Amino acid sequence: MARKRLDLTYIASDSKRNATLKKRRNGLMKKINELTTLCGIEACAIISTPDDLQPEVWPSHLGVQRVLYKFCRMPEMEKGKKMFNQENFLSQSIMKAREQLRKLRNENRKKEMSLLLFQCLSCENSANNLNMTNLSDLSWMIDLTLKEIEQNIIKNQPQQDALVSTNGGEPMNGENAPLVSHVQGLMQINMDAMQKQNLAMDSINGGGNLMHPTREFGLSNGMVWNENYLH
Amino acid sequence: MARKRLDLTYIASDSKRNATLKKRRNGLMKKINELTTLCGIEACAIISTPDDLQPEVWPSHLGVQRVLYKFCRMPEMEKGKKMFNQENFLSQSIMKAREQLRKLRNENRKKEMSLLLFQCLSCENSANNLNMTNLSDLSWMIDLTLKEIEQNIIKNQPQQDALVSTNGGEPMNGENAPLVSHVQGLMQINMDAMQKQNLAMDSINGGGNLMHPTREFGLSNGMVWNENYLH
DNA sequence: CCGCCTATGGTTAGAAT
DNA sequence: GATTCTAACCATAGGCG
Repeated sequence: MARKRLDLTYIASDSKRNATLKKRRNGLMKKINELTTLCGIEACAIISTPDDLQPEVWPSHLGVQRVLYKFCRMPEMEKGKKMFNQENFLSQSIMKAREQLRKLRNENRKKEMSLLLFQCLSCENSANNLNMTNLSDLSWMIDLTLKEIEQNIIKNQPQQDALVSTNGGEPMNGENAPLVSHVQGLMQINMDAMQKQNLAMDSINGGGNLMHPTREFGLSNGMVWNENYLH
Repeated sequence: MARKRLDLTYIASDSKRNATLKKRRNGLMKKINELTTLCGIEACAIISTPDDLQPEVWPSHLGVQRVLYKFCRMPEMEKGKKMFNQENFLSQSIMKAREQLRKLRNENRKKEMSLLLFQCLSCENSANNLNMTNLSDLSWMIDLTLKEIEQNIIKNQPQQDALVSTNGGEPMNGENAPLVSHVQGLMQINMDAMQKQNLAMDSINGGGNLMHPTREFGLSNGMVWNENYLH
């Protein structure tokens, strides 16, 4: 977990794997101790090492018997009801990651459309070569932007006219230039968002490839998507 | 674990405790998943929440049965042999902390003696009011310092005389002034070391007060110790 | 192999919404 | 209460002795 992003795969080297096992086992025990102390609950962990002699590990010896006892009479009455097992944990993680991915794509799409919009406005691009999806999103973006600008103007000039004057000779001061700052904000593509998107996709595609690994999520990072993420 | 050093005690507030439980339980599951993946071992954890419905948690469902099976036939053959349970974990932690504490006290004692030495040398203090322990350590410190200085001089002036000249008019250059830098180093009391010492003492005295809580370790942070830590 | 160190990534308490 | 954000703390991989 240091000097590099951890890649969640089996460590081939024996010595490294054992070192990691030892460190992480200690870390885990510490965490369990903290959890039981902080939250006043019972918990146990069993870690089965292949070259044992310290074959199992737990936070407590008698404690585990209680926990195990409670656990063993569980399946009959709750029978996989809301059991928070690995499967549930993983699908929950995946759902979260998907949701985050959707949001980030949406965000990126907005940025792209803003960029496109201002390219068009500054005559660097004509709208001729845009397909229907892009045109539709562009139109949506324009509406959204206009609405935001209006709201900003109303909020920042409550004492003056609520209508937009077409700059009738009066010089703008810093407070009364919401348009400028808005445009400045929109003009930046959010690289951060793109990185986050990649992370989210990693955490879906990587981590053991437990679900449909590539077909569904392996989209390119290019700027054109096949669907309309905005609506 | 944020914005404050964690104090390892039961969280009184219900909402906070539950929030912490949820977050940490997730963190724990993640860690166990990582451990099993990275090290290719089997492990399970069971966390028993009071207001259950998600009464237990594990990394896997069938996996636990295997681990439990292996565990259940263990006591007879290994019978608490090298079982790495909570008790062993804690006493190991305590031993580590003690060892660290000893080292840090030692280090601090050195610094103190250095300071004292140079106070004496600069006539800010006379050796009259020192007890036997301090005098003994001071003497030891002087020997040590002289030895280090000699070694530094020999190392840094291999081409010149190996003996210490008493500054016969030749101005020292930066390279040939080991004495100066040595003295500068010694003159600083290492506040960092004192803080670390406090941390180590916390980790022994706190954390549930499982061992002799105060009598043995609860020394003051003052500059005089009852025993001779140097030898 | 074992322990120490440190840069860095990961975790999370508290706050904001 | 749930979700998100973020500063700060913690865990740990890799390097060194």
